[in-house]
Amino acid sequence: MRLDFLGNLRRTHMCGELRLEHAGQQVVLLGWVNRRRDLGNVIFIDIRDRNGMTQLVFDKGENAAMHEKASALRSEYVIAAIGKVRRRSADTINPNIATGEVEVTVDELKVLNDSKLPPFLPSDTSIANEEVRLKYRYIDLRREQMQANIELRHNVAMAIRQSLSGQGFFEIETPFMTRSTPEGARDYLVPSRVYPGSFYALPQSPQLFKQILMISGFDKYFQIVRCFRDEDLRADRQPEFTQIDLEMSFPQMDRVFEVVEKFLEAAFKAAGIELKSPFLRMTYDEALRQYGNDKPDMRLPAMSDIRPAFTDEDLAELRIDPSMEMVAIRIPKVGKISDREKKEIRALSDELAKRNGNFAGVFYDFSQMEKKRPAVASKIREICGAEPDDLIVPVVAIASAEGKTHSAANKRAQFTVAGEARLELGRKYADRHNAFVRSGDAARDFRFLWVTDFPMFEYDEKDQRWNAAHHPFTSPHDHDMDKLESDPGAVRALAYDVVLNGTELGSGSIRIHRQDIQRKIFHSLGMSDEEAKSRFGFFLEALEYGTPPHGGIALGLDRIVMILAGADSLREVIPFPKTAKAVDLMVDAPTPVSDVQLRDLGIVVKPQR
RNA sequence: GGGGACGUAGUUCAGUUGGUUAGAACGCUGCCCUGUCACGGCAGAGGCCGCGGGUUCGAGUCCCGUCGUCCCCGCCA
Repeated sequence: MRLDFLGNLRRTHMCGELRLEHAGQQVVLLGWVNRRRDLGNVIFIDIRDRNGMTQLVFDKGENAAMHEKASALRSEYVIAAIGKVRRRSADTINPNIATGEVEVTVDELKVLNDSKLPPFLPSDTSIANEEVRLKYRYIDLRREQMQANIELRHNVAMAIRQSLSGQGFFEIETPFMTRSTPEGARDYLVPSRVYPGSFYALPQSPQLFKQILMISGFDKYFQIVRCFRDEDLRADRQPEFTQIDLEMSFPQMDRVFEVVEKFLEAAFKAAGIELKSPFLRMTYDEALRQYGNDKPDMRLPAMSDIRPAFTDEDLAELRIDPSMEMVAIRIPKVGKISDREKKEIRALSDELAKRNGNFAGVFYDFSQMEKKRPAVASKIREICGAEPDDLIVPVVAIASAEGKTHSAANKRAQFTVAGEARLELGRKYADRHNAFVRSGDAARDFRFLWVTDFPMFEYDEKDQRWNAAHHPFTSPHDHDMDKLESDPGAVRALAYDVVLNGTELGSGSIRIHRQDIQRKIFHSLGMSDEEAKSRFGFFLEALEYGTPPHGGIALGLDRIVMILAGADSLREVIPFPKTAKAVDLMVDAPTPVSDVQLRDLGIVVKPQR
């Protein structure tokens, strides 16, 4: 096949643009052959670009030469069609496409490029498996759905940029090659050639740089920025991902919330969704108590405290430990539960109890309770606001002979188990109860929530020490400062998460701006002055030079777009994502490198194979 | 690191209790067709059943290992 050059040919319209009003006009369309329908003496070609599709007509009776040329076209050839827009006769209108009222009769066809037959076609109705899609990502990205997702991503990012810029934020770049601060996630390391044995690290977040930008007097900073974490992947976790990172000087928490609500409103508006602000708020303790979870899905019913349903005699006879929490999970509209499912629910109880260590709670078989203790059962139904078809699972603790289950940690574990059970059961019965059904109203119901007052520290049982729950630059509550030494577990932080329908979208805090407090925190974390200095010396020093009170937040752009696109995986909204084993199937990375490269870097590697 | 699901034609899948020549749809190639739009009709090509080993007279099917993809737990301050 002879290929044509573009020459000085200029596109007049995109392929999805033509309407009735264009009838009679001479147009130039440039794009790909989406489908061809060869009827013998007439050939229809759908020409496609990112904007849509137009039907081209090649009629042998009208233009034999062009018809001949068109008969050689195949899927994904790149063509230029010069022709006239024609109104379709009433019986040939295609209401399924935007350009369905017109077609283009082609006077001149240029084949700008041919194409090997791809392993799958963008126009295929069934979607190829992900391994194939990722290897031939450039084909996959031609699919209408992927084009829409990437466009949505662009629109959302632009709306956020505009909103933040309008709110007085500067977009400022921070380095990708920076310093390793081993804590939290593993760093991706970049070896230095100039200093053999030394490494840069790719940032897990621009945390310290953005704080230093506040010290530098920039007042309000943001960046839509790539971050890197060398940890195992999930459907909603990629090793490189994009954050909307921002920091501001002199804010209270509420000011940060206002800024975020404003740009999220703009972002969702770009996707055609009106949000209600301000968002709901809930403290960490409340969230745990009501949902057993620090990122509750507000579309779901909260758990209920069912203690009032029991008399003391009930508790004694049922051997329920009254010092523990008593809550019930309600999953709406599940309907009848089979014996097998009851067994599965009990098994889930055991599994979750095991996962949460020493917790001694159980799921009570509610149907049995309804038989044996109808008064208690109906009281529980009442407390939960249960409808007849709802599944109720009471979570209580059975009094043990040793009576060992009363610690605060165990109570917390009990809420957690109940919360996890609620999620698992919700997933399990998703096709039956309506709250999780994607196609239902729930899929377009966006319930934002601010979770506040996170604990400052978490105790690490394994290492027998306190860790920063958020990060060590988070400011404790003013009035909890005196508990830093005496009762670290009770110290609340000025830290907050923004949560959407059970997904954590972002996390931030008011930071420590005083060097004396920062030192205290490092002490509480069991870090000596020397150690703090060697790891964060540059930052501690910066804090000493007139640091304004400041705070900020970072939100996952990929997750926001994923939710807006109604996708199940980040890979659907990231153009070139990695597999669950962190491999890029298209470029085949990572790869071994040459000995010469390694020698230059002063690295000796033992071959693995 | 652990658990689970999957791997058969270019693609999506079926393949019974282990039994003759491994099927379908879409795609592809050729022919026919002037109003299709997921065009239609006829004919055809296309398979290391992921890979390696084992059990068996006989393996796509059973067993072991291995590789890959996906999901979950751990991990992700």
